[in-house]
Amino acid sequence: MLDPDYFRRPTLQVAHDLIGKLLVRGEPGGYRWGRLVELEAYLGPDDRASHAAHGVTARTRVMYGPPGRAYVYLVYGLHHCLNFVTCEEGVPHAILVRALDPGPGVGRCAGPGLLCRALDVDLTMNGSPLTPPSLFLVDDGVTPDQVVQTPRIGVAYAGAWALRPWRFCLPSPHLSRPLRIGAGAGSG
DNA sequence: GGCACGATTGCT
DNA sequence: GCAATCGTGCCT
Repeated sequence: MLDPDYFRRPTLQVAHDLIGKLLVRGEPGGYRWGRLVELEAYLGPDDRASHAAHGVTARTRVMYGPPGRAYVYLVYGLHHCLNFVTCEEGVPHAILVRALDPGPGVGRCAGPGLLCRALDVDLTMNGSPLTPPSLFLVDDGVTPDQVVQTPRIGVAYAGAWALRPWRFCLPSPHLSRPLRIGAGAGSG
């Protein structure tokens, strides 16, 4: 399992390193999981695409807390989105989980809303530590061939910040949006 | 108290 | 292309 201190590092480094790790959801019925193939880093408060761009509010309070916790919010009144809080306490950084390669019996996870539906993640998990048994991360030793970075999805309102290549992907048929040839730079 | 809009998704 | 649907942030 990835220790909470794993998240207490520079956010872009954490996002890169998390690609390929397993996200595990534990419930009374058993465990379900998927492999992280698409993540986005949000580096508030300077990052205009971040919810923390307007400082501490009731919603963003979790991002200002200790790293290694879940930040869950509702978008469009319909869908939940799951984030991991990163960096030092007091720095409102977070990593949005956008897609998983689904494990056994797990439904479609190509998109932040679908993923939360597939793993039964909702607002009740906001602020929860990323530790067993409910929600945690595991390194199964499988190293990604490459990590591709592209601009983030759905943040055009953020102006120049929308152009930052802070979406991290492992090439997969389960991405929320396909990678375009020539987009981003491979590494790792 | 009221209003505009959103880190999305699925149907036309 | 667009409706669904409601919490949040910001204004009065």
